[in-house]
Amino acid sequence: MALAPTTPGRPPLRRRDLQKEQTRLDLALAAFELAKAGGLASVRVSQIAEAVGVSPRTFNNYFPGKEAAIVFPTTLRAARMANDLAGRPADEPLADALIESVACLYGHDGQDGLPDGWLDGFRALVAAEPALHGEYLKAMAAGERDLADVIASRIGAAADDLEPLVLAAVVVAAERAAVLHWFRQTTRQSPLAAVVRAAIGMAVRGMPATSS
Amino acid sequence: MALAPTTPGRPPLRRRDLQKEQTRLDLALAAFELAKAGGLASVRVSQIAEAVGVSPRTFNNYFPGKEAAIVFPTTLRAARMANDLAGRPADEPLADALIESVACLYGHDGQDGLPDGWLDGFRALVAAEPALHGEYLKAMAAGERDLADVIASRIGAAADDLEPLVLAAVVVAAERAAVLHWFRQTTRQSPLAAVVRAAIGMAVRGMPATSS
DNA sequence: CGAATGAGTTGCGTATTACGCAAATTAATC
DNA sequence: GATTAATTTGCGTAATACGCAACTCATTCG
Repeated sequence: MALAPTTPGRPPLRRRDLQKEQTRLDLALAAFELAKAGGLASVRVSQIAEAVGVSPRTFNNYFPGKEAAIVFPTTLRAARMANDLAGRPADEPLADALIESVACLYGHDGQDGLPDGWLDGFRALVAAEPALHGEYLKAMAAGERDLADVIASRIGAAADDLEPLVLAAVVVAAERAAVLHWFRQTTRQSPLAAVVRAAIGMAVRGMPATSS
Repeated sequence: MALAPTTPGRPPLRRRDLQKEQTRLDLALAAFELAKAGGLASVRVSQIAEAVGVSPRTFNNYFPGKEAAIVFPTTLRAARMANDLAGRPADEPLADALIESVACLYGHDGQDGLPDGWLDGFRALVAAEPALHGEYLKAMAAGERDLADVIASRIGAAADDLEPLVLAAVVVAAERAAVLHWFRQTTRQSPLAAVVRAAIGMAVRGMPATSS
């Protein structure tokens, strides 16, 4: 069998690495579940390792700490979003493409190896545990880099030009703000995907407050 | 004597707290200098404490770790920026106010207790030490919250409305992107302040790539 | 098919850290 | 100048991250 639908060169798709990525995800989800249950402070790395059936030492081969593990799926989502953008028709207006690429992360779930409703629990956990904020932002920033590359190639700019960097950062920032807003609201009026769309639209097209 | 030019309620200005803030800044700068010299990994908290003349235990009363200490001045800058924005004339267009508030952080230095050229060394250190990324982003995000409050009150919105959140996040993101771009460039063509202005302008007013 | 190769896992040892707790020291108030 | 409150400090503990070397297993080659 040959290579799967992902881009051939970058993601290692040999059988060995597949298993590796599976273990990594298992560890991440186990860490998440444990933290969701007893609070982050109560989680021991030995527990996580045991839950997956590996040695504690192995856990630290995959992640430098529990926080990084919990936050790992965010990386996957970001990568998926960048991939999605790269796969969109080149003649689609960039603003639309960005909005859709991000919004489709917040539609139906279960597209990655993540369990249904993962995002809700995850976001609640991050909100509740300040120790996760840093790692979360780090994961988002990592996605930002990939996104900037895709944007750069799409608008025909160098990867370290100012504009793609700003645009990528702005999109991710808007996404983050939308999620924050959504989870702060007690009465959820509009679906999350809609709020995300609105936020990215504001960010990318300009918002009322600054178009005086 | 009464209260100083800062807003009366929020910053504690009793003599005791002044000393405390001074110690905090001393620790932060000491940590930074040590890291700049021997690399982050070589820094022991005992060294930092000793450099300032307090016990190691006291260091951990101020900061949870060396990374947090090193990044602390970023918090000060962010606060200063939010204050500056709050002090601007209410009839100034918001976009202009934002650009200026941020840009004046990158003009002449030495406005806070920070040594001259601090930003250069700091940014280089953050770029070189991945262990600082998380804390750095966390500090920026903290500033984001304050900024959102100021923006909200300025445009007459609730503090948790979507628009001020997005706007604040976008501004900070653009700032960060500008700094990143600047330090990636080998040949610094335009001054950093100008790049920052351009980035925030893009973010707030809309950029060429998305106005198709 | 069986042996060589190499990636991945594991156990151990260690340097370091973060923080709870209670005593001592210092500053602020009356 | 004495009381009162806030900070600093030392100690003890639980936990972590990672280097290193031995071991295990899958993959590949003869």
